[in-house]
Amino acid sequence: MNYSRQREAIINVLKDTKSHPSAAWIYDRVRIQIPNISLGTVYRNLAALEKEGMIIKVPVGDAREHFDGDTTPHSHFYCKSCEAISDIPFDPSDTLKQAEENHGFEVHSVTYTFTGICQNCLKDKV
Amino acid sequence: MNYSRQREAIINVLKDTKSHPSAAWIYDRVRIQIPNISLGTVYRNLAALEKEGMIIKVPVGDAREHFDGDTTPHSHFYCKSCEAISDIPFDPSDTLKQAEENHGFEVHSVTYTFTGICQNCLKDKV
DNA sequence: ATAAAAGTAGTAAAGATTACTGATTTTCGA
DNA sequence: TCGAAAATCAGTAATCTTTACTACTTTTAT
Repeated sequence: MNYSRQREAIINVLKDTKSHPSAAWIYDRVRIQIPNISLGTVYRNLAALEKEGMIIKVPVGDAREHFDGDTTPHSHFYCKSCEAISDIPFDPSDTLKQAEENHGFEVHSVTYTFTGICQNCLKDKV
Repeated sequence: MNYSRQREAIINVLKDTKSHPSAAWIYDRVRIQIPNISLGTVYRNLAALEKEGMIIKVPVGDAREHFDGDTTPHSHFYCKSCEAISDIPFDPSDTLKQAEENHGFEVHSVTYTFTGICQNCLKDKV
């Protein structure tokens, strides 16, 4: 992966926020530094960075992609009302009740999503 | 919530598949029974059903909403290659390695997403 | 220095979701 | 059973999000 000023700026914006932003939000921020950056460039780099494991996607089910520059193990809370995404400590044994008590949220559901390559696709790769 | 033939058909389509479909897929299926159903009706009812807890959303981070008629506790595996979503038994203590061994997937990541209402929004509700 | 490879801006197109309006259906009490 | 209020709908348009494409620029390694 060659260096690019644009990608550098995108990484920095992501590392500097805890808001788990969408591509559009990142675009707006990066434009402060690079006014003529293209939205397509933002999307292309986010995809590339995610592929390289330098950033992660945060699946919240709101029909939009959200990204996180923090790749250390942690979980997320998505507020249905204000749509904010907060970090919460990674704790696989957290039940709904525990999460509510620990963080003051009203937790309606927890979902565990595994991502990777399925058996069929692994087979086809040969 | 009043009864409607359209909502009934949507629920049935969802209960009859394990594919965790998008709204467009559900729309295509329901049209077999109700040819002039509107896509907006599908979206409206999916949102209403989710709000009532009769179906759940499956967050996989692909910028599309996926739905599941099975509300019993279980987890999901999302294949980056073919985009299929599979059920896997709900097991909060599953590590990447365990999931790979148990199901034959190549697991790249696991995410834990809590959904509900945050402290701020709870406060505003008063 | 220079040429191949990688990356970009700008624009267009496609895909997914929401909003709106007048008509239809459901519900429930008279 | 009837009729009116509330809920829901079909159809369409608009908006939001993401991807695709092309000619130009930057990076990299010789």
